[in-house]
Amino acid sequence: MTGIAGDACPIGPVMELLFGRWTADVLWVLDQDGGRVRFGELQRRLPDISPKVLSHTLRQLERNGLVGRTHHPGVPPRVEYAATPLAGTLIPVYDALADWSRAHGGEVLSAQARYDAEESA
Amino acid sequence: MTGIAGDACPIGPVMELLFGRWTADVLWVLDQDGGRVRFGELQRRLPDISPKVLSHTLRQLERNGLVGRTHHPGVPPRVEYAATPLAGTLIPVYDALADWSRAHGGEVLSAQARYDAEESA
DNA sequence: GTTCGTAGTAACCAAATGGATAGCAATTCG
DNA sequence: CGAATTGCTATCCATTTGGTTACTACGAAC
Repeated sequence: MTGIAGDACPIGPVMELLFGRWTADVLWVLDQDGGRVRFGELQRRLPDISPKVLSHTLRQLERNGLVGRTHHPGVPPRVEYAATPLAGTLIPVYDALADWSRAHGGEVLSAQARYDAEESA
Repeated sequence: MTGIAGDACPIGPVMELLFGRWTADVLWVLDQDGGRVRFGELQRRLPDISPKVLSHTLRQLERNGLVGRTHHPGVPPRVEYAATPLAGTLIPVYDALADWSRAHGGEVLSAQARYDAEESA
């Protein structure tokens, strides 16, 4: 989501934050837990994410100021992640998304069914 | 955005609707215009989109019930696209996204700058 | 000495996404 | 005859994204 149709479509910046395959999921877990969560714990809670993708997602979120990372040196290593206050401000956005899903998700599904039926006909 | 962390994160369905490289842009143009817009007109208003991607995006939107397509047969062909009422219901969602961008976009940018500065240091 | 646990990274691969270019169908206009 | 118009599709290629597996460092515990 970069440039927009002449006059600016004002949602560009958010899109890049919210949309990776796992971005919302990680934020969701972090938010649900509230406190600090370790890497391994995140892996356990998101069983289908690979370590590579998890660490990549976390670094993105960290760069965008949405999660904080605390590294306690020692052996074995220990790193904790937590949602920042800035991440908290996204709640209305997620709410709007969730509300819409609840209210209109069914219409989308039936539109798809209709379309697919016509296609195969 | 498919499965979610054990308990369901409720924004899955929307994500797939709103996030293609051009999805929001097309919807934006269609909404701004209000009326029916022809394929070529869309191309003109979105100078950087290729015809392949535009037609793909439109078919997606049509399948999801967010745009209607009217084909007037004849030569040369004539096809008009218009946002559906369902697309109108997305307005609060886009508003939430835009509001957040306006309110917190700057914080993200400075978080990024901070992060990048530390990285290169 | 071997194994365990932690938080990753490295190397490599597969699929999806996006983009550039060319062309077609069919009629009208010069 | 040849060009122009319109809404695409076909082909091919580049980039991005996601995924899998293996591996490391380092001390502690067995």
